[in-house]
Amino acid sequence: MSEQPKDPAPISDRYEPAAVEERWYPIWEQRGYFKADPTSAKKPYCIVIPPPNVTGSLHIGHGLNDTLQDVMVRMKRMDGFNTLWQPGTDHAGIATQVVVERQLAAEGKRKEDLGREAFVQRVWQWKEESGGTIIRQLKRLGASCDWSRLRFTMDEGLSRAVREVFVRLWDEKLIYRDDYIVNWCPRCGTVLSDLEVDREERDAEFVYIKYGPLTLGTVRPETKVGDTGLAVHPKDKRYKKYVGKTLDIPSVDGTVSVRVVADEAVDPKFGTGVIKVTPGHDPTDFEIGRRHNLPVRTVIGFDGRMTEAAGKYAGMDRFEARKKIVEDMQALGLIDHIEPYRHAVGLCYRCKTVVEPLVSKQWYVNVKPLAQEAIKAVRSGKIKIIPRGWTKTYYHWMENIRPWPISRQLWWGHQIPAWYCERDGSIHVSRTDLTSCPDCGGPVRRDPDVLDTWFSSGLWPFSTLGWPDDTPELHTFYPTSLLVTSFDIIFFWVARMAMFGLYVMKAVPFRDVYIHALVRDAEGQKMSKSKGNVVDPLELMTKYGTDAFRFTLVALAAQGRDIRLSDERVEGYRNFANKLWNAARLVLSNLDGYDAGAARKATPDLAARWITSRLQATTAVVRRHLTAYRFNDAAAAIYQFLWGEFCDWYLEIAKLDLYRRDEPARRLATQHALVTTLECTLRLLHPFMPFITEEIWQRLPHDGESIMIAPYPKLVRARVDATAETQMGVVMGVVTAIRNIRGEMRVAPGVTLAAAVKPPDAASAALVQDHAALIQSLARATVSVDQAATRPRNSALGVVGGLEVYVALEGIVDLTAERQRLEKEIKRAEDAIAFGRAKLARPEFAERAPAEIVDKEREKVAQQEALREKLVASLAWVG
RNA sequence: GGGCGGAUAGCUCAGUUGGGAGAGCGCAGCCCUUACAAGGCUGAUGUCGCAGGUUCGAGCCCUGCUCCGCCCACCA
Repeated sequence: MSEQPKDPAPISDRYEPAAVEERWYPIWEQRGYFKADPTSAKKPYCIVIPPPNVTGSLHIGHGLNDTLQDVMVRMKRMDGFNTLWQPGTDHAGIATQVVVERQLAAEGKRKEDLGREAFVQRVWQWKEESGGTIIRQLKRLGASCDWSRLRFTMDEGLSRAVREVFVRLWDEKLIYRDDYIVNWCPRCGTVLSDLEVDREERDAEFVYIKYGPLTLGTVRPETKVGDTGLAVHPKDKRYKKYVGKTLDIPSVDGTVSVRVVADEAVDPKFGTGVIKVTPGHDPTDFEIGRRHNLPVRTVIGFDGRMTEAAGKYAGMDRFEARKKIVEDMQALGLIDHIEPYRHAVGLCYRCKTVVEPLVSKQWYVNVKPLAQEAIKAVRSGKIKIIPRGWTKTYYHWMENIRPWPISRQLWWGHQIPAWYCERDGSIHVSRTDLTSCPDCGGPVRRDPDVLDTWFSSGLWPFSTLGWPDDTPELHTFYPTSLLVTSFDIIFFWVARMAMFGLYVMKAVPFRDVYIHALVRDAEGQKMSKSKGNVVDPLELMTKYGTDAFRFTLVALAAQGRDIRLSDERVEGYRNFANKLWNAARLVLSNLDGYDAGAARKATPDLAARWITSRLQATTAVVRRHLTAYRFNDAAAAIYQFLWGEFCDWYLEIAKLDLYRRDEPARRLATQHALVTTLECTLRLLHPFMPFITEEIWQRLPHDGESIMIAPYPKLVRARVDATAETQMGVVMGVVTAIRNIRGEMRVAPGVTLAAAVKPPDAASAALVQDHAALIQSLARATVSVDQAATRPRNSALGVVGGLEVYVALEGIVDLTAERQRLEKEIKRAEDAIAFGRAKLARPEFAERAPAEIVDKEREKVAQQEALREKLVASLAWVG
């Protein structure tokens, strides 16, 4: 504690966060505290940020996600680690493209009007305009990212990484093209992976159609014109005779021929046990079709309209066609009957358009072999998922993984590095752009599709560190230490990173994965723009301060449970910040004459030893919980210590010494305890509340230039003082007993009471005697101590452990209330005695329970009996 | 159809190896006591979802059930 406080400006009695937050962040950043050093010999600690959409803005989910990361990073940085919090943003292919398309629409234009190059240029322009928003907001949140290393999934280096991985996978035959049935969004005009399809229950009609001699049900009658077969279960006796036959069936467009096949996929118990097979427009049917060589007929096009193959329905919207075809069949008597039916339909996750299964040629990654490694990494513990429950979800998905369609029919993104020879159609995948066919020198055409945005974010943990170049960053920080993310992108992102990391780097991308919950509104509803219940984190930060906002999220971040966020919660923690502020004010305004050097030699009194010891306990608890990612428990421990112990007890006690000038040694010792405890508590709290802690810390005597780079508190065993805690417990107990009586007896606060304490032994007599002044001040009661004390007339009784406290009430209040109070306490004691005796009376308990438990029970009963005796005697006396 | 989570004070939720349940907010009473009324002191409130089981002992472990929520899944 070498530095003296800079002469403190007058401090407001309310903490005003805005100015403080604006002041410190730029200083931290300018001084380079956020910067990682890839050449440092210190132990590395690295987190890569889940890259937010580059054109997005901070929502409450980021608030939680990034606060938790910042807590860990700040803690580790203070703990002496070489920390890197790697920041960056994602190009978010479809999401961003849709936004710009909407902008164009407002101008009455479509992207086709601009052409690909101009459109992509326009998106880049939008990225330049809006790309800084979320970064500024992250800074506002206090995020201590190394901004000098900001990356973007489409910047030069990362694009190289994408291409390199693509080429490698292609060379190893893990990337391939296939004609397969895909999820197609007719509105976005692109293929979607299974993950990008949302399911929603909808009411529909289950239409039973007559197929010659057979009848079957469908919810998609419009696909009838694409039918190329019928299927039944192989063991279904009802239909055995039709299997293998080709039936000529009267239909809406004349007679059609369909073959009947037997396939396990058919559930004989559902509907009539017969299904129509439309390989072109249903995933199950596609598979059946492949198994039985049924042709694919595409009757719905990429625009969601019926194709020429749909005959007289050609050009019609698919849902119109559904209605029309039912009408037509009804007219022809082909409909048996119609039932109402509720089922799940697939919707595009971006625009909620009903997805159309279509056959088309797409690029795929065969992720199965990669998934095997990713499963092993978790099973072997190389990757630890916290909370544990998510591992099962992870395994389930990984074990049932299917080929990943990676091509998207968009313009914004990493264009697939594949070229087709115009002469022979041969495919050439290349690290560098091709202008001619490498085989024949003929002209080439580049594949127009781009990659799924998750392809590039899947490379994030190593691409941001410089891969494919061999960089010191990779050597120092890969594998990264921790990934903090939300459960909804476990498959999209975490799984892909695990697979790619292991494939490319031959090492896990991260050691711990902490998966946090969703932030909901006060009613527990998921926040959504359409519901209008979105809480803006910026507003909360402005209203209550960033520290309060951060602390709220951390305090509510219990594992495995969603967070319900409300203004009241944040307000509560704003009050906590204010409490800390005022505690600091008290300390700072009483530091005159403080000399750290001299103070170190002063002898701490009981209260000082107590608060010091409590701080050690708190430090240990906070560290333990942070290590286990039990953020809420860590926050609660600090909250409780700072408010419930430091402010409520120690500051009140300290005032007694601070306000009297006649004992400078005591005053100095107390000043020292205040300064050291507060200073250390601030460091403990800093990762949670970075701004206010820095502001106060700078005004306190401290070592170093910023709390951000000061050491994180460690448990110092020498400062743990069990005796002080026990003794202080007695003193506090006496104070509480007197206050108790005062409160319940409705004694006016101005009245000074007289309390006589009867201790059980000389040691406690001395203890109470030594702290009589303290008790007197905290409880507003004069204290006399006498082992042989007898109860004064008209007094109330309090019992603290073995001590009895008599509070004289003669002339203050009558004793009716005391009678009631005693009766209540007697009842309480008697209940406890009855319970304990019953327990002890059971032979099983006495014989089977551990001796220490039985002893404890006996002791408890004895204690309660003694208490009861005292209370009863007292009651008789009062009566 | 599978899987996961939740059900604890009026509300929101903690409760980590099983030993007679806690916090915050809210509520009631008293207090503007020179850090803080965004505060202090005191107080009240719980068949820990239901039914069984294991155990000397269960909010916690096991089984079944009810009600909520979520995720996965090609029953048309």
